[in-house]
Amino acid sequence: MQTAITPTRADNFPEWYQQVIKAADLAENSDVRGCMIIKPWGWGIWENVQRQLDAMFKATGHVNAYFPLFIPLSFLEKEAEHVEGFAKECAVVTHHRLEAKDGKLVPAGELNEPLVVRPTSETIIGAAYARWVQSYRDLPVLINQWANVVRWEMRPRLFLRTAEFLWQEGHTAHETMEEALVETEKMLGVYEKFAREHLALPVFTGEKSESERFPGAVSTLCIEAMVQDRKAIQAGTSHFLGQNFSRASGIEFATRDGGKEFAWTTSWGVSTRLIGTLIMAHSDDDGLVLPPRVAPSQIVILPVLAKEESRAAVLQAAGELAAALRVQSAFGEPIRVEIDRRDAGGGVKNWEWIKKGVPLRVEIGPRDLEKGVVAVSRRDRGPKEKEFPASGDFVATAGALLEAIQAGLLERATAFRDEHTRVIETGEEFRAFFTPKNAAQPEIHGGFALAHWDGTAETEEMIKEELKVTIRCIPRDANPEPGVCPFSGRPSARRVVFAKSY
RNA sequence: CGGGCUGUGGCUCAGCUUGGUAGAGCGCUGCGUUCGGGACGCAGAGGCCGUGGGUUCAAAUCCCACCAGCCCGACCA
Repeated sequence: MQTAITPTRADNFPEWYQQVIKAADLAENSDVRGCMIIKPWGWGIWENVQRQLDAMFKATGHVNAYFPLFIPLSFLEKEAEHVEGFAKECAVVTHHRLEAKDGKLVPAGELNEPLVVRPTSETIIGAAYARWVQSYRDLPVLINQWANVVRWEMRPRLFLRTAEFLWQEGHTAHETMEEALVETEKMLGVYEKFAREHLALPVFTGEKSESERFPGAVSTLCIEAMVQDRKAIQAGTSHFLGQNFSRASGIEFATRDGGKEFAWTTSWGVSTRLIGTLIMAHSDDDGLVLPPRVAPSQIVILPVLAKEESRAAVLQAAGELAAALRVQSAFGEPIRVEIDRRDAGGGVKNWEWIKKGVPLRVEIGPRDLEKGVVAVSRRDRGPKEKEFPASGDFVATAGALLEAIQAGLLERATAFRDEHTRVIETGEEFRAFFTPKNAAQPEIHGGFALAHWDGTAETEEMIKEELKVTIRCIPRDANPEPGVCPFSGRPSARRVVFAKSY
């Protein structure tokens, strides 16, 4: 059977991913290595992610602000582990002027202190908080910013790992450790909920091991999703920073009893990587599949313009249908509808929208007009499947239909994840699970392994060396099951989630 | 930053081994036939063959240097 995307997922997963992005017109590589151009359809997804997440941040008491792109080099030096973590991938601005020389522009006007393009903003925000926070009465500070950051990556991949990417970073400062811990958990909860309810992604939540922790954090919580090649992808992180950064930046306040204490801070973020995760989790061999909640357009109307004599009537009916749908709602928002009036072949247009992943396609032609019906195709079904509800019925149920598609995607992704999540007891089982059965096409294999771990960095490192498998997260069950580490034979407090990862 | 490969119309690539007038498919433009399913015919536009140097009567083709990109490693949201 011919598929819209070649190669298929099974044939070559990484190449399939690139082709889906291209076919859906989401983004492309730019003239600057590692930096992508996000095209309107891809940007539309990000806008929805932003708007919906932002509402959740506001609902949990946060406000937005904006901090500079440039960070003085000296700021980055303040937190030792932080420096070590990010120094290798920083873009540095050293000049502030260009001069023409032999027909070329050369940098001139060297800066006294080089500026680092933010890889993250803990240090510069910390410096501001140090000024803003004088008393316990000034706490908590609950600020988020939507921004771009730069991490000079050697091997970029669209959305998953780009030198410049877009994200939000929340930075909070609290009076007590407990309060900061609650905040860290709360935002992890927001991410988990957003992933599940908006992106239809079931995620594991837990804590990172020391080796995977954010540089400078006391602990890092994360959400980990599984995509269709069964690899794990870190989709969001929430860090408890203790007093590390407040000490480095001097965020000190007068306590209730007249003493002095450093504030307890957190930071948390999700990035455009969510879009890459979304693509790899839901899409199929005919292209992108979008959860309705974040689809830029949820319904596309495709007027059948084949015959000149019916053209005007069909276009008018399409316009009326769109207007009727736009006053309906799905997920508590007005339904997003667009009409594709282009005078191209019906098949071509239809396939374009399949590849773009629009949840519902509605064809309306002269025969439908006579019968008062519309031809509805769902992206989560086969490309040729159509239903013919009465136009009015479709309008009335469209919101519910979108919600059902959203629920179906979550169900499908959850079933997939569960199918490829295994409780593993022995080292042999573990190795078998993570060894490709087909060495020629090793992309798709394995999954999540729930196995015991002795808690040492040595064991973790050994597994990473041998199998390229890492601990994705340490779940925080209320009643962890103790056991024996299959790699070292030492006791283990709990099972952890192992997987190959992006 | 190591190891391998590749730079030729907008895109994907052939041509290079054996030097001799720049090619194909897709896309694009126009006209026509189609069109409730990823259509077809005809006509057309579009290229200092990555950059610089060398060899030669003659270089996309051979040689040298440089630049850029891709893949595989190390690193990472």
